[in-house]
Order: sequence, then structure tokens, then C-alpha cells
Amino acid sequence: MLGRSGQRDDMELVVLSLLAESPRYGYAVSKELGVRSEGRVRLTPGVLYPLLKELESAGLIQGTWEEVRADEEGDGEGRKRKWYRVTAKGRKRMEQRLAAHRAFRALVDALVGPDTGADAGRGEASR
Amino acid sequence: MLGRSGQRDDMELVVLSLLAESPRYGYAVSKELGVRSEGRVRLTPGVLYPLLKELESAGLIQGTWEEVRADEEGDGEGRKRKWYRVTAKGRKRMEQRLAAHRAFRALVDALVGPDTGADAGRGEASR
DNA sequence: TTCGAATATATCGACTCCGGATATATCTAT
DNA sequence: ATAGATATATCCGGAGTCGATATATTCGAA
Repeated sequence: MLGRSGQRDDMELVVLSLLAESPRYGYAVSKELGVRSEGRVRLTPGVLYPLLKELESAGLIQGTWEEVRADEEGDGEGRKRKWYRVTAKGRKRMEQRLAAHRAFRALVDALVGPDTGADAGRGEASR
Repeated sequence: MLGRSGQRDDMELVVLSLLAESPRYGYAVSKELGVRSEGRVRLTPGVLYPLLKELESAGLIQGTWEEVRADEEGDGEGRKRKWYRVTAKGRKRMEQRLAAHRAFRALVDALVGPDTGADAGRGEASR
């Protein structure tokens, strides 16, 4: 049908960047991404958690569970969050992804011209 | 294993851009992409032809066969090329992909800072 | 003139990934 | 109460990836 979104590597870059900035838990990553992209980039649960899991098992990020209890009362389990931080290996991966991203940017710029806010209509092709 | 490439939408943008620039046949698209990206972006047959086919059946590009004969001699079939040009619909799609690309660029810039040639080490996070 | 490399298009298929739907449980505000 | 947000996680049908493979023509070098 041609028209999804699907950019796993892009997501990897963006998630690693966010986590490099400061440790966060999954849901916060998802929300923050929504905010910073002004709603243009969405990271749904079905993509987010498998990605985090994979990043962790690849040693690129490291997760720690934290219990968040609302009231002081003793026993029952409270809500849990899993905080992730980027490892050194993860930073390296992030740099790689960033380099790839910049290379692609350069290619796009070479093809359609650098981003000039207004559309100054490029020439029509004839043949 | 984490580390492929796979970016169909990116390829779509890049192929549509090339064809918007001037009509080309598949092999030429592939070669030109290699050149302009300095070898960083490769579009192999297994990706190229299915993509072109899909773009055509979606009405984004339009292909025409052209026979290329080496010598003047009459009969035998010569080598054939299929030239593609972008349709109006294809241009629209290209603009959409471009907009998405620019949105993602903006997000990355917001996350890691705009592209400053040299790496001016960003601050470490603590927690 | 012959033989390998480049040109040119195309399909196959095993593998991977995507992402909407779904499930579960806690917390907050009305 | 209870609806909606928070928070994590899996499932699985459908889609995409890309190396390998197939076929045929043309060019250049030995």
C-alpha cells in the first residue's frame, strides 16, 4: 500500500540520544519524543518495548527497576518503572547512527538542494 | 543482531528525487545514487526493482521501454531500458517524504545539537 | 575471436521487522 | 466509583529486506 513509517534505525538513534541526555524510563522516552517532535514522531508500545529490550540485550543500554509508591503505607507493590541509561557501547552506536544520518542528509541536500524554508520551485525536467 | 540498514521510505524519497531531476532507467538510478553518496548509499537489484515496480503501480512514476541498439543492422532485439519519469502524484509524495525527513532532521538537531563539523563533546548525564 | 566484466532487468525466499491490538495493573482526578 | 492517564509488555499477520540467482546484451582487452 506504500505509506507506513517504519524507521527502526532512526528510532534507535533518537532513543539513544534521549537516553544519553539523561536516564529515562520507557514511557517517558515515548512522551518526550512526542513533545520534542511536536507530535510528528510517535513511538508506540509495540515498537518501544521490543526496541528497548533489544538495545538492552545488545548491551547498548542498561535498565534498572525502580518502585514508585504513592502513599507511605508499607506492603503492597507500587507502580514500577524501568530506568535506562546508555552504556559506552551505546554511545558508540549512537555516533554511528548519527554519522549515517548525516550522510543521508548530505545526499538529500545534494539531490533537492539544502533546506530553503520557502519552496522556490525547482526546475521541471523535460526529456 | 541489530545492525542492518533498511529504510524504504528514505529510498523512496531519494529515488523520487532523482527521477524528478530527470528521467532515468533503473540501473542509472542505482549508479547515480552510488556516485552522489560517495558509495555510502547502495541500491541493490533486489531492492531497486521491487521498489520501482511498486512506485509505478501506485502511479507515482511512469515507465516506458526504450530499445537501445548498438549497430544499425535491422532485426535482432537490442538491449532494453525502462525509463521512468515522476508523475504529479509522485511529486506530491516526494514532498511528503521530504517534509517527514526534515521533521526528523529537526528532531535530531534538537536532541544532539545542529551539525557542528567538529565534535564538541556534549555534557555527560549524571543521576 | 573469445571471454570476462559491465550493463540491464527481474524474481525468489528465508529471514527480520513493524505496529495495531491486546493484556494487565497502578495511579489520579472527578 | 470510574474513566483516563500512567506504565510495561507480548502477540502475530502482514510487509519489507537483500543476498542469491537467472537471463541476455554489449564492451573492451588479450
